[in-house]
Amino acid sequence: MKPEIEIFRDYVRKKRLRNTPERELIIEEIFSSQNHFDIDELYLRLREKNQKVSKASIYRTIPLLIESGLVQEVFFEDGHLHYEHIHGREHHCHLHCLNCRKIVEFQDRHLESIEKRLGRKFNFDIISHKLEVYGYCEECRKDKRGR
Amino acid sequence: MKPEIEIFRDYVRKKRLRNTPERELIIEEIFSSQNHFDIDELYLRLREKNQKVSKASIYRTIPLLIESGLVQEVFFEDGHLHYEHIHGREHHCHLHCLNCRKIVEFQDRHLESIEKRLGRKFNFDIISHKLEVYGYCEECRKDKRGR
DNA sequence: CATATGTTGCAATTGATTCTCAATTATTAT
DNA sequence: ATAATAATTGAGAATCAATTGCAACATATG
Repeated sequence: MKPEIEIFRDYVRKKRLRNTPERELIIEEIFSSQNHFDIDELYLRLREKNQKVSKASIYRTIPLLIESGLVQEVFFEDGHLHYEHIHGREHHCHLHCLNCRKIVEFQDRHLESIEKRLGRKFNFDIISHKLEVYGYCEECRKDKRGR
Repeated sequence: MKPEIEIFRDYVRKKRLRNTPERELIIEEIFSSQNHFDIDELYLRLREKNQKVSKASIYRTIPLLIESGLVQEVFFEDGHLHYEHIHGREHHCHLHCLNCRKIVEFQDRHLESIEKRLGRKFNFDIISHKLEVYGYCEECRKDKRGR
């Protein structure tokens, strides 16, 4: 599979934008972890490695990564957006523990047929979906009983 | 079915909070329409009717309405949260047109079984889910072909 | 290598949401 | 009823995420 940096380089070329060291650092950092991230977190991770990229550049790069299909917005929580990289990963959804805020990823092939059915029913050309499920995880269920 | 105002009154009593004319105006306004709303919109709707409620009060009332099960957050879009009232309405999800931003509500009973399966698989006590589907509606598909 | 144009960091700005505080109002106990 | 207690209000200030203006700088192209 083509590495994400290559995909980004192709994207900027096609759009007549420019690639820069800052953008490469951002991409590298995002793909160096499997976790969701938010802007602040990403900024701090870069700072800790003494790679100085301004927050403004991060904010400006994210839309390009989304446009090029490398990253997506996942949810809005704690007053800001959270993202994840999606290059070469299966589409998945998130199961959130409402108590400890743990997030478990899952896939469910039935969502495809829901999409198909919806598309037919409402005459939509379906592009994507986001399913977020909320509940209490095993540990927190135990805690709750004690209350 | 018990009217929403009653539910809210019970809620504040139980929580040893207080009901106020402002809160009743907010609830009345929210339930006077079937549409999604955001804070600013709600504020303007109230102002137009010469019912003066400050934005601060709206911001302070929303969490109470969510806690009492009358309202829920639906999605974050255009830089702010959008809500809808849910008292006495079937649970539903949203299908968004990415072009004209039209929103169609739909229900799909298969989501229940997805929830059940997830609960079993990950040992979660599932409380709720949000499914947002994105695509292009009939009209916008036509437009797109022309581009 | 020169030009045109995109990008950077910083600081200022915008917009949503929360908070502070004095005045007001709803509940509870007298 | 009335007073005492505590929650709520509106206005504006404060906060926080996200965007933007700008001057200096960097990249791609001819």
